[in-house]
Amino acid sequence: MLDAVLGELEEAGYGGLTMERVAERSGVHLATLYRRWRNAEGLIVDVLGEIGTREVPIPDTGSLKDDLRALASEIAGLYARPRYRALVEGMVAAAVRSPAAAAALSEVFAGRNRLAGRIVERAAERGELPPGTDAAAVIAAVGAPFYYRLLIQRGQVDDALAATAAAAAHAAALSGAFTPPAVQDP
Amino acid sequence: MLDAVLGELEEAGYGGLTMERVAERSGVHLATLYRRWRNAEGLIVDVLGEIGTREVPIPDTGSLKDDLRALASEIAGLYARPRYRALVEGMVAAAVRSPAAAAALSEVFAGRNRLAGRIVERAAERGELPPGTDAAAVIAAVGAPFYYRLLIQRGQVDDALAATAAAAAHAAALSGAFTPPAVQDP
DNA sequence: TTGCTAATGCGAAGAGTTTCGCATTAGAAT
DNA sequence: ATTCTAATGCGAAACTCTTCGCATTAGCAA
Repeated sequence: MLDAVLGELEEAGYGGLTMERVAERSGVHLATLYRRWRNAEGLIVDVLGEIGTREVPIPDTGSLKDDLRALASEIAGLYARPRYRALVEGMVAAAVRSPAAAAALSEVFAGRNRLAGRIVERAAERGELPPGTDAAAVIAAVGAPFYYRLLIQRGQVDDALAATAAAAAHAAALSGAFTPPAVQDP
Repeated sequence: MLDAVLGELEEAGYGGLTMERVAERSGVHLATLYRRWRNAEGLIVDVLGEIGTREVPIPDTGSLKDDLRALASEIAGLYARPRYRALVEGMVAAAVRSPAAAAALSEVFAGRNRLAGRIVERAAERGELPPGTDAAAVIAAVGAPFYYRLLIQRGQVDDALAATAAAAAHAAALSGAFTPPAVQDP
């Protein structure tokens, strides 16, 4: 079933993702789809859960700059593929319609960013970064330009974007832009 | 009609935006809506065209850092309002379904970014930036974190995000992250 | 094998949506 | 004022999507 949803997303996009076509393609009866997943957003939530929890390699080159560059290249490689571009578009559109999809989406990304945050933590341990740097914020800064390009500018994701995103996040992190004011009560 | 769409978006979100409710609220007959706008995406395209071409102030404080900060605050102020948050969610979801909406969305943002690019150009004229800095890329870098927060992380946009986004874009610009390799043929 | 439960297939009914033909109205040109 | 054109209102029809009741099958335990 997951393959059917991904395939339909890739071929027809989220707009063309109808329960009927998924039923046909997957060989599962239409009524069963409705019973088990309720609607198209439910399908997306499950696909997201499946894809989103797959292991992905976290770069560890020994330098923050290269790690971020490698991470950005991974992301760029992913979204250069129509299948994953369609998936992320579908996920975001589903999130706008369904709170469940929204929760699934944010959780998947939070989990991914937490893992990738190791990159930043390692750099902090090496003393490459200002103390107190927010690891998740750095990783988010690497990712954000891709989703801006995909969803807002609606353009292609390419390696130039990856280079810019990584370099920008790196420079910003070094400058202390991701070091919160640290208003802490004792 | 535009008000009706905005109101419905705000109250029910893109998922709850039905032609029937827009017809009721606007007093325009259902059949007329279909004739003039074809579908919900068509409505969104028109709302986008209306809202997206309104004049917005471009900061000019005399310092790039402050200009970017002011720009980020404007954006944060905008998306703190449920109405505009719902609008941007609806626009993005519509863009995923309809190429026309996608084109309208990217054009509106390109236009806005071109205008805001003046901030960067002025800074370049003042010698605040490395030569060859891509103005549009700097502005995009300011905006990207907001859409990441709105659409992916699905969290609130607040002033802390604005501060981070502006500082990060500023540091990245100074570092030359937005200065393309300039592979030019003579 | 037999009996049990849960899940699925199937077709039809129900809801909701989009489109259509026709009558009416609004606005512009004469 | 009159005529013409284009746009709108209206209700019904056509269409699509979703749900329902019932029959069948799959998986499992005795």
